[in-house]
Amino acid sequence: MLYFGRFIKRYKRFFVDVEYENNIITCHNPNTGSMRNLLVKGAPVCFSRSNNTKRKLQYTLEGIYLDNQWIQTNTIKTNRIVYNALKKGEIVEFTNITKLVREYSIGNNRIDFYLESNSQKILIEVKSVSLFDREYAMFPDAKTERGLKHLIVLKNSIDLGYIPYLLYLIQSNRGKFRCAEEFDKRYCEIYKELVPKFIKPLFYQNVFDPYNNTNSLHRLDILK
DNA sequence: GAAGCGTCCCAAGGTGAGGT
DNA sequence: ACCTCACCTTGGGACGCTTC
Repeated sequence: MLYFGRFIKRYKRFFVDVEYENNIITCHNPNTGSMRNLLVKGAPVCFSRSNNTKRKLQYTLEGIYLDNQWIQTNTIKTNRIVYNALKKGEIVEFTNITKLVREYSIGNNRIDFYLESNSQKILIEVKSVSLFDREYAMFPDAKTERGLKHLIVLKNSIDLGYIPYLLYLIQSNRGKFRCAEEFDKRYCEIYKELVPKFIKPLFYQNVFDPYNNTNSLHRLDILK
């Protein structure tokens, strides 16, 4: 079950203040991104409540309502959604999965998923795409050293016998995608150099329904 | 002393690894 | 099975150093 309130502010990276029934409550915000364009004061938000007594914060921010759509902000959930979709065969690019590992270590780095499918060794790094304008879903939403490192690791994994994929989980209802040069020019240069020539991109839209607390993934055909 | 810049560290929670 | 610990993430504050 989710609760509904209004966004007030984000601070110290993990904290979000939310107005709920004339009170201000502090939620944990499991999102390491900048959340640029999402943090609009007064915007409707939804959050969950945990019974885990070890937690300092009882509540967790799950999504924000912007531009007539719910954007799922909980990136731990989004990785779990992809994991479940892989297990159920909903990511149509990967069938006959015989092995599936989360947080796969390769050298000193971690990639979200490693799987074996049709005798192929596949790496998948998931990126949650919450930035958008009138037309495009965009990534990244801030300068991302880690994202750049992931591109290099994925490219280098080819020499080790892996087939690398980038799965962009688009949180908005935009049907187009572009690399946001205005936020990280270097990342986009490397992106254009490696994708799709070396790293295969996949685009799936995540439709989040907080009233029933459900998700559904829809494959998007995006050439760019 | 003030201003600007760079570096370091901490915040919370999920996860895997390793120990018992 | 259960527990503990390390790791990972980014924003922002604290702090030290340099320059004016």
